[in-house]
Amino acid sequence: MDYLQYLNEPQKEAVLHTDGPSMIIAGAGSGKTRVLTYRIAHLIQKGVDPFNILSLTFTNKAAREMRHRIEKVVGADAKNLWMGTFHSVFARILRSEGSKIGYNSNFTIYDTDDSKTLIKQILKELFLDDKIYKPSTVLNRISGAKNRLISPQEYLNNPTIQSDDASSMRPELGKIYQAYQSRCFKAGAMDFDDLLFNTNVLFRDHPDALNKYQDKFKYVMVDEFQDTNLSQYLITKRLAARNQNICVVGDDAQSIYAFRGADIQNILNFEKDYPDLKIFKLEQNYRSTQTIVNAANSVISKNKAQLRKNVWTENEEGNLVEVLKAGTDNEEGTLVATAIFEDKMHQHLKNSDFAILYRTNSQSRAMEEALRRRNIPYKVIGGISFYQRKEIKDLLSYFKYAINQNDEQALRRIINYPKRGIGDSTVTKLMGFAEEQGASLWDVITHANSFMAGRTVAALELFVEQMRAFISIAESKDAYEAAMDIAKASGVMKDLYEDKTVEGLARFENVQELLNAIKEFVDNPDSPDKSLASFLQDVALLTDADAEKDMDHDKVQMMSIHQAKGLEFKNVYIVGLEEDLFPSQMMLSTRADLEEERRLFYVALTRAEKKLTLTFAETRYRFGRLKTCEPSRFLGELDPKFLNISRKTAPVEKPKVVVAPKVKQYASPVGSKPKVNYVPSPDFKPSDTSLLEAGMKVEHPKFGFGIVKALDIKGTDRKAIIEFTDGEKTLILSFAKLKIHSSK
DNA sequence: TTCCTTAAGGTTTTT
DNA sequence: CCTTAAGGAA
Repeated sequence: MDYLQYLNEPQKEAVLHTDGPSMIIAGAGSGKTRVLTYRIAHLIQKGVDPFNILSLTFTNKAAREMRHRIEKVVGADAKNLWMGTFHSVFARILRSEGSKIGYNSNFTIYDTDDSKTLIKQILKELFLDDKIYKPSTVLNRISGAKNRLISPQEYLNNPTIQSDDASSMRPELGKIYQAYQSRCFKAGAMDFDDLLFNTNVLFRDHPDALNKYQDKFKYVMVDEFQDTNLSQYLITKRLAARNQNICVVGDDAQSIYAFRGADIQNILNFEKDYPDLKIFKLEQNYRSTQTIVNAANSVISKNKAQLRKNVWTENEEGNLVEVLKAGTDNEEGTLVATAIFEDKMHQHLKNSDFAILYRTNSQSRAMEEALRRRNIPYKVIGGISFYQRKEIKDLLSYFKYAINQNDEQALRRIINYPKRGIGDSTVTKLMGFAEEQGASLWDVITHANSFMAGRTVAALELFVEQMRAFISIAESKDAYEAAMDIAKASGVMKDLYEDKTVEGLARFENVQELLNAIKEFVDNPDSPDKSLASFLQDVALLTDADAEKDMDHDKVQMMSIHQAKGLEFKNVYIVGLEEDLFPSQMMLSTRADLEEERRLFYVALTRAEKKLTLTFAETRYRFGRLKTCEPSRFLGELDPKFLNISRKTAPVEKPKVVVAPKVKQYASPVGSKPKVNYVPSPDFKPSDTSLLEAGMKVEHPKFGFGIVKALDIKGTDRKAIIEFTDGEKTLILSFAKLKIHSSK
């Protein structure tokens, strides 16, 4: 048991306490993953069959990594562990047990987009205004109900809920929920929340199934317990009810998913539900410098709702936290890119030692541009995930429909893509007919000739014939061959290939990449079932973070703070620290919301090992309009003794011509102004312009060399009139980046 | 039915 | 600024 020597006292106790309920409160950077890993390894070495261990993690990637680490300690046995997210683990169980609650094993998983589209359709059918019933709001409400295990029936019968909806002027929400749920069921589809809801239903109504899994999972572990919702909590509680060997790990200070139904209450309830609970506290931080740990503590102490905990470290004191101010969001990018460039030189760091974290994904753009200008390789994680792209969803919809002909959303995507003369009005007609007849859409379109005539019928018959072919291909061939055949025969490949725009090219490449992924799946000896159906099973649950192929390639990592949870980097840049952005203006209404934002800030701060830099901009483009910004209140909540507030403004950008990746450079259009024949010096640095005088020779990064004609110091802004090679310009000196080359 | 133009509205965060 | 919805003409 040599691994025990790598653990401190509380860590060791947590690892050794294997039987009976336990809760590990793990502060940021306190070696939580290490404890979880060794705990599982320890169980296996004690003789527990890996087959009897279930470990629920927050991402599939985290599960994979942990499995590898366990493998290093216990060897190939680790293969048999059940590890994954709640969603992926219980989707797997529902695929084999779903028939008990009315689903077959090929059920479709609807992602958020599918759900919203379906809600839009329902709103139209119920003649409801989508301005009042915004699809995202409706989905949130439905999701919230499901996470609290409230069925449509219970929703409609609950007077509190009904009066809430009435007073928010949305009395029909229950009806929408009911319609939505019945449509999902008819389509043989579950949304994300259904995977958990239906698992609860399965375990509640089918004791035989519950028994089976209670027996199987003798040891249950839950990571990131602070981010579980009621539905997830009840699943784990049910599973562990017989053996009581349940271990949850979490940190209330890092709870950042309340918007998704996560409830810190679960931690408190846990103590009540398990009176003989053993609690372990991991408080020593091994990740960050003292300055970073203490700065983070100074912020989180502002929260009222929290468990007492004292995170400390024996690490070096480290540098102060840098705070940088930029004039604009673009300047902020330049500032960060320059700082990364310099850190890299001085501290001999790799690109992958750096992370840029932001509140909203849209902030990545300014950062990307600045890094590109500096030729710093970067990788943006998150945002629009690969599997959510239109072209990918379109092709996947062909696959899904070939597997499940009840999948209404898939059918609607593909029935007229590529264009085949089956327009909206036809689809509406078909839907109405299906409704009237109580038949499925597939039934209706396969018998189109019995109630329609003309060109449309011919188009429908052609479509049906093709789909029948796809259905049999999907059954007989392996996933890759089937995918290839369908992609070609459907006309999707051709349609994308003919689009020669830059975006069209990218779309075509994405489809190629999807096909490559399917090829990999087929070639992987670990996938026992090589059918298309098997490939599709958990594709909806994959995220970009899971598919991280080039995580180890040397690139600066950029992601939202939510995505950064659980990760660590030597140098961290948190950008956009402005009121209304971080904290988000959406989160200012209640104290609880603001505290969640503060925890989010805490999570961001504690990602850093060595150096932490915070930046904000005075103005920022939002909706295409320039908006002025206030520095975030969170900056003021950091104890100033840990800060180094620099008055540095952004250095001048070199207007170097950089070829953006994958974007072709086109010749300038005929008739455009000839560019100034000027190449900026590589070491361009703006001079102090307070000494500027008429007659001086200056250099400007854009306009090139010029002679100062006159100075205008009358107004509040000092201006200079300068003669450049392509004409005279009046520049405001507080903005202009000028390098003085000669005094006269 | 399709395609083109114009208008409006939208940014949290994720399984 | 961006994307998506809607309206109108061929």
